[in-house]
Amino acid sequence: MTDDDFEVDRDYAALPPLSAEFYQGDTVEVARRLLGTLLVRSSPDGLTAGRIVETEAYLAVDDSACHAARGRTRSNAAMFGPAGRAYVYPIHSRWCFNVVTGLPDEGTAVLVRAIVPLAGEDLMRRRRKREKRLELTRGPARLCEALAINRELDHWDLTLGEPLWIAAAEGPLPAEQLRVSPRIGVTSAADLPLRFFLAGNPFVSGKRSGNV
DNA sequence: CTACCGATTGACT
DNA sequence: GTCAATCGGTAGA
Repeated sequence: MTDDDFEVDRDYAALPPLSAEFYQGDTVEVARRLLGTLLVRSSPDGLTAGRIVETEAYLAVDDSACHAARGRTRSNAAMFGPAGRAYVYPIHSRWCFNVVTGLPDEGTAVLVRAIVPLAGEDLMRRRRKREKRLELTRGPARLCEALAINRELDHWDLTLGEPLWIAAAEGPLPAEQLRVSPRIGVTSAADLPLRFFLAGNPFVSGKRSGNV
C-alpha cells in the first residue's frame, strides 16, 4: 500500500476516529503505531488529511526534553490529561501538535512531525502560502499550518471525530520501513532514540540523507 | 517587571 | 551548508 494507490475522492470525513485504547499504551509503542495512520482535520474552509510518517515520543521518566519534565503548568496541562487528547504547543511563533498518551497525570505525549498530504492540498497551499507539495506538511509546524491546528485545539479529544481526529491505517506497517533515530531539535536528552519515521519518505523532516 | 530560551522555519552563502 | 527572525513561556529580581 502506497499513497499513490489512494482514490482521490475517498471520503476521509467518514473514517472513524481511533478509540482511547489506542493511545493509552506505552508512549514509544504509540509513537510507532501512529506511523501510517491518517490525521484528518475538518473546518469551515474544507477538509484536509494526511498520512503520518514521522513521530517523536516524549517520556515521563528520564526525559528532560519533555515539556512535562518540570511539572504541570497552565500551558502544558493537556499533557497531564487523559490519553487521546491533543496537546498543541507554541514554539518560535509556530504551533506543534502532540497526542497525549499513557495514563492521566503521567505527562507523556507523541509529537507528530510530518504527514503526506492526501486530501485538501489546495486548501493547504492557501494556508501555507506555498506551492511546492513538499513544503506543505514536512515538519511539525508546517503541518499544523496546513491543517489549521492552533491553540483552539489544545485539549481537544481526538476520539470524538470532527473537527480533528486520527483514523486507523489501512493495514499493518511493513516492518522493514520503520526507522528509529534521536529526536530533532532537542537540546537535552538529545541522544535518546525516540524518533520514528518511514524509511525514504520524502516528507520526513530533517536532513534527507539521514532518512533512509 | 526583565531576561533568557526554544520539540522551527525560511532565507541566504 | 549557515543563520537570524520571532514571541510565548518560564524563571527570577
